[in-house]
Order: sequence, then structure tokens, then C-alpha cells
Amino acid sequence: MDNYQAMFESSSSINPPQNSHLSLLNMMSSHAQSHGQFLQLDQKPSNGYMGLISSMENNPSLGMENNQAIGNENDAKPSKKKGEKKSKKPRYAFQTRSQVDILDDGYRWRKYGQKAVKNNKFPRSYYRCTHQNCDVKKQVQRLSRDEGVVVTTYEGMHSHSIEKSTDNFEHILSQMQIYTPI
DNA sequence: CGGATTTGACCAGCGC
DNA sequence: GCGCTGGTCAAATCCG
Repeated sequence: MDNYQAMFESSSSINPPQNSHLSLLNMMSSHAQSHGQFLQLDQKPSNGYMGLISSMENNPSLGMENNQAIGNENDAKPSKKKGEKKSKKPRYAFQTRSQVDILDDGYRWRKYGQKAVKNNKFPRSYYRCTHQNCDVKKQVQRLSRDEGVVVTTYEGMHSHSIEKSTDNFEHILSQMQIYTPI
């Protein structure tokens, strides 16, 4: 898919990619592509749902009331204390089916916030990569309807190597399954 | 004791 | 202009 190529390239312009964690993302994306559940949240001027909706058209079982949670696109935050990157940051959303909220992808995350979303009774958790020069963020949210569905949204690319082995991630992948509407 | 979480407050963007 | 909602901060707390 050219979309994913373009996605990684656009990301590389912000943070230089490294093969180690790129392979991890490729693993997730390639796995999700076969199920059509890899959602790219690209920045759209007026509507950020384009790619998401196109993906969700195949999934009537996914409630549209939840797409706001993962489709909300807001960047360009001026006057941020720590974030010097006012540029656009691509976000990637994974919908997975798992019993655990925290999917250990091999990186160390520090929770820095938790917010309740309007259309969800489950709160959304905000994590940040615990690295000095790496402010990659991710949000973890589970759908109120399907307790088993967990949406993980990554924002940015890691500028360092992975801490854990990808074998561990494969183990995690074997534990979870990308949500597949049948 | 150090680092990660928790949790309420604060702020900014957007819609009405 | 105001209120709602999402995102972040930071002090307090927890836990190893």
C-alpha cells in the first residue's frame, strides 16, 4: 500500500527512522493491513476522518460514535512548555482485541494523564515515552461497547532504539488479535 | 528513596 | 463571547 509508505516517509521527515522499531511498526501494520484495521490519522484541514472512515466502511460493527475518539485531529499547539514541535504529527491508530489495556510494545511509557471521553464510559489514558529526547505519545482507549476492543493511538516516531526485544512483541502479538469484523 | 501513577486543575481550540 | 471537550501539567500519592 502506498499509503503506508507515504506515512512512514512523512514520519521520517520529522524523526529519522530506524530499522529496529520500523520493523516493529511494519509488523503491526502488515498484520493489520490484512485485516484492514490499520488506521492512519493524517492531518486533514477540515476533516480528519477520511482515512478512518474509509477503513471503517468495511466495519459496520464498529460504532461510529467511537470514531471521534480516534479520529479527532488536533495539532498545532502553540506555546507548549516542553513540545518544541509545533509541526504536524502523524498519528496511527491500532484497534486491537485484548484483555489488557496496556499493550507492551517494547517501549517504556509514563502515564501523564487520563481523561473521560464523552461517548465512552471508559477513560482515555495518555502515555509518553520515557526518554530524554523522545516525546512520542500514545493514547490508549477501550470502547465502551466492546470491552475487548482497545484502541491505541501512536503519535510520532521513536528516535531511539527499542528497549525490549521484538521477540517479546511477537509474544504480545500472539496474545492479542487485531480486531477483525467478520 | 526514586520513579511511576493518580487526579484535579488549567488551558487552548472549536462550535454554537 | 461562552461553554464544551480534549490534551497537558503538576502536586500528591503509591509502590517497588
